[in-house]
Amino acid sequence: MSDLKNFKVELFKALSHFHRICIIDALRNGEKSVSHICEILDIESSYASQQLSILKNKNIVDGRKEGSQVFYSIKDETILSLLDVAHSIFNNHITDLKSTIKEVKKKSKKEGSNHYD
Amino acid sequence: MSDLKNFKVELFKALSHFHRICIIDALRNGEKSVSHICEILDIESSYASQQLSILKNKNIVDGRKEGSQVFYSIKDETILSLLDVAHSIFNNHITDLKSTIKEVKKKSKKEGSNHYD
DNA sequence: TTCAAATATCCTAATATCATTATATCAATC
DNA sequence: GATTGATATAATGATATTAGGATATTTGAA
Repeated sequence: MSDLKNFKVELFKALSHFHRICIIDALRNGEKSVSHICEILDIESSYASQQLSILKNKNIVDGRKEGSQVFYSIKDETILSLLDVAHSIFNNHITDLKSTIKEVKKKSKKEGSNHYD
Repeated sequence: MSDLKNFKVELFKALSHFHRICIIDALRNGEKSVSHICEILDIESSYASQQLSILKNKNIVDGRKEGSQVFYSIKDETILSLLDVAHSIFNNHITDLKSTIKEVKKKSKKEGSNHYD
């Protein structure tokens, strides 16, 4: 189905933004007010609002109004495992890079030994 | 670390594109040539090449040259679980929607009964 | 060596996204 | 009801992405 693919596109689009990832991470251990999020991320409230509304439209976060404040929280915790899987992909890359470097070093050592033969 | 977050941004950016998701799905059960991918997705080869090079730069796919053809494959299968998690988030939304509809129907039935009281 | 097929790169106009500033709404307090 | 603090929306210029066409490169075959 193409609906599912378009959903994925929109979901990944929502996640492909530095501050939006920061916001989601900030909400990992419970809800936070907009001003608190601003404080943590060192961003303007209008900008935070903007990003939060994008996350809300994509059903990633939820807003609870309490007086003049709005407390945001993760709506579906499964989102967090998306970030966690991305983290493990990052780790895979790192180990790949490390073994590549090892290979290169091995090769250059071999070639180095008979460089002046 | 901010490097990790930037990596995630780039990774999700690579995935937030309809045809790139299609390509990854097409490679689920093994490598495929560019022309084969074009055939499956009904896209131009220059366009496919473009998207494949984006996926390659992000280390999502790998190209193996054989004669005049290039066979692409998934480099780190963990990418697939990213798509699978997205799928389950999609399913969660659907069930959420369904129960919301049920709620609304229940409410309108109740209110409907004393609409002319 | 010429030709055709497969793939890649370059270029471009349309569109989308980003982050900032200004303005608006809303709720609590004086 | 005027003021202030918290949040949201609108408007904007700068920048990035998209998808298509034109062109280039590479390879195998004639």
